Amino acid sequence: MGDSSKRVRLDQRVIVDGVLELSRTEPTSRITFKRLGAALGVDATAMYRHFRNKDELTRAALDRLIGAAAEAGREAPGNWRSRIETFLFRLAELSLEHPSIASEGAVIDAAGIGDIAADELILEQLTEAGLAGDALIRAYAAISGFSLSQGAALAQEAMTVEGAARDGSIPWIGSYGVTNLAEYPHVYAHRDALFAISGMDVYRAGVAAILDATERAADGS
Amino acid sequence: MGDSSKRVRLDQRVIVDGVLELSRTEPTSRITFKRLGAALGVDATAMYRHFRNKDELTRAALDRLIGAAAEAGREAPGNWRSRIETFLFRLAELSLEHPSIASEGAVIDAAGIGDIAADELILEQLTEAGLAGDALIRAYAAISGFSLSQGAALAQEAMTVEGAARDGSIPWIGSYGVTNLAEYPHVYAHRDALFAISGMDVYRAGVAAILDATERAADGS
DNA sequence: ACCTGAACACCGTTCAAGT
DNA sequence: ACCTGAACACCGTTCAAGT
Repeated sequence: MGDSSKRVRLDQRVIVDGVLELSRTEPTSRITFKRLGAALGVDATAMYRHFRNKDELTRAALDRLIGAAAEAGREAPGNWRSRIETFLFRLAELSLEHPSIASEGAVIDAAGIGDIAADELILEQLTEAGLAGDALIRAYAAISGFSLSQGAALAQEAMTVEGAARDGSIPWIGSYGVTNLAEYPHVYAHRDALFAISGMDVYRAGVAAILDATERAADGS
Repeated sequence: MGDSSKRVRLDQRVIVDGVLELSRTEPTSRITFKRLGAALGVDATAMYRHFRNKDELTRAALDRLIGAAAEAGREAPGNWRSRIETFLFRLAELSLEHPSIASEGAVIDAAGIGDIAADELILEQLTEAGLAGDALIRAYAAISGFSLSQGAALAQEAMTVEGAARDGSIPWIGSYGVTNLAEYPHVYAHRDALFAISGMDVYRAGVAAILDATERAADGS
């Protein structure tokens, strides 16, 4: 009473909004109930009335990101490939925007409606590409696995590195330490090119490889 | 004095041995300094004389796994593709054998000699495949990114799920909850095939996609 | 019905003290 | 030189108490 705190009536949506806001404004610090509670003007333990535990809360937040990326993919112009590309790159953007959430991505298997929407998008677009049966399921698996794990990897980098570049421009290989590279001639020969690789370059290379393979499978079917 | 504890003289190698042993025998519990100290017959804080912090210790342990997988790849018979395949699948096996270490994989950028050995193997085999220049670097990026992030994802599953299947046979999609799938016709149509996908299926699909794309790039060069 | 706040069982990490 | 153990600042989570 009296103070104009940010206290609002809590529900799952408001809490997930808060988590996403927190992960955006404080990208390098872990999400804790204490910080989340402070941001929402509520006690740290108030969340337990709405989520069973922190894992469920993290799942719900991640599900929102995946759902948003799926929506962007669905609305993208062009053919099936450009729609799946848009989904994957929007997910990368959102992962870099909310690193402390997205970095937990590898943990989670599909559960919420965002995940289902993403699965629907991928299956729909692959069907449009002409895939069916086992080949469709394999292509789905490759793309789905990529999106969860590689988005998480990108986010982990953004969270770990100080100064947190939000564009994925963090070097993939920081250094090879003091190791004498004489025993590793190929690494030595390409060391400049290797140091120039960014996390987003790795992501891009993965997307291109998986969609090239998918396109080839579709053409051959 | 007097008790036959497992106390040994500590050094980095002994500690990493202990971490790997612990992550193998207790796959579902997190690595803590207390548990590690108990296993080594030493106080929980004794590790700080040998590693700056827990992150460095985790890095060193993961580096060992990657190095072992690289060695397996190097010794594999066949052509460049089967050697890279062996590396990736051996890494998957080791990730499932040491889930609590491998699940941290996405965090880490190359630093130790295991990482360098893996980079050397990949570059060497891709060169043998006929790749050079930008195409070589792109193929390296796709494979390297895959190995770190997807191995971590596989391990996360194995750690989370009770009864911890060590063969990657955990379902990729646990369930779609209570959601009405009527709005998601493609998901609904393929629901049985989707539920049948295991974590290792996803890994296999990713390996096949990336190496298919690499082979195609090599043939076209 | 919903939120608070004390309490509990952990964590990683630091540092003075032991040997 | 290396390890111990107390101490600190956190965590997630539970639960009785408030309103």
